[in-house]
Amino acid sequence: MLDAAAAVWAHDFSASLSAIAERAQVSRSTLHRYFTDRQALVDALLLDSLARLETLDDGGAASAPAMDTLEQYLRAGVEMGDRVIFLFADPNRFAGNPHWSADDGDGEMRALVDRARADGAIDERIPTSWAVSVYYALLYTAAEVSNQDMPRHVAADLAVRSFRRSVEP
Amino acid sequence: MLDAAAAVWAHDFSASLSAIAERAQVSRSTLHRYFTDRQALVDALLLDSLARLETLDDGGAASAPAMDTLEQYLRAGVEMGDRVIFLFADPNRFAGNPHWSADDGDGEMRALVDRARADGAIDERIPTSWAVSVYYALLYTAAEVSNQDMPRHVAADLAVRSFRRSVEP
DNA sequence: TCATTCTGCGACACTACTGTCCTATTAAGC
DNA sequence: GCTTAATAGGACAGTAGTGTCGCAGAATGA
Repeated sequence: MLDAAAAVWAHDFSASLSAIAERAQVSRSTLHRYFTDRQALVDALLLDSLARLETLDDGGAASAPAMDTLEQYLRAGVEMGDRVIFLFADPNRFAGNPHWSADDGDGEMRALVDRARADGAIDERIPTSWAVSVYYALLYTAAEVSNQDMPRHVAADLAVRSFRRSVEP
Repeated sequence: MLDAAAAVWAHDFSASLSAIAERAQVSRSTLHRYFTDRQALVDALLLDSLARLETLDDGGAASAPAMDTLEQYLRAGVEMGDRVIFLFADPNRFAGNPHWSADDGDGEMRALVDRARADGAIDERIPTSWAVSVYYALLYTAAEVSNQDMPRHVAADLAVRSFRRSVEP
């Protein structure tokens, strides 16, 4: 059901629960048993998606160059496809949601960018906020185009290349 | 009213007409007189926003290097702020809308990218579709961050730099 | 001033989605 | 086979948004 919700909501967040139930091939009753209301489903999908991001994140050795960690994280994110689109399509989508502390992945991401800057992989003149924004924008874009235009790994390669080039000195 | 609609819908496309009327400081009745239904307002805003993009586009000399035209177009787009966010927040938002021929700005954009590639400003290995996607992603991102993090022209500078670097050989 | 137009306000029916409930049917486990 | 749990299907009221209408007050302009 979470997969169905991600697939449907990645395309249109205002889609009804009926649409999700249909996609998941269950009745609306069943959907409602597992998730009392719409908010519960949103939260569950949000938590699950964030948890997956975390998992992927843990794969990276803390000792590796920060830019390599960013790259690995980016590639893994692209693999998540619809989940990433759901998460990052609209920056205001989860405003006010307790599970979506703006600090969530964001603080970590900023720290990573700052480390990469210290390593000389990011130009001094580029604000951290811009680097982070571009990072998410490319992640989202790669996930988006890999739904139609090209295979996932190609999109991931392009996103990685574009990100490194975008921010390097 | 169009400005109000752009401002509100840039933040949340599912926002009600009441919200837009309130933002525009008119009654819902008045809004309804000018735009019979929701679709009419969407179409009007879509057409108006596309027209503004066209106008900005015309400023570029056809003889200039394609990449310079792209840059100028990008800068002008960032100035449009909410209109751009409204247009490009969700790639599927206007699917099926007669005024949103995927070919609209897209065919033109692809042609521009191909010219830039011929000029040597874009790497041969980068697919046109990726360059176009990145272009719109950076345009959207710059419009987005210039609503909060930094002044418009700074965001535009960063977007231009990031785009050129992203795709150059 | 008067006539015309525009606007705001409220009422209304209609629609779509939501959340809840109940019942018959199916599947699973023993 | 029997018991238990899970599911599908439908009915239901409640809610929010939509589109339409009529009317009263304000603004505009001759």
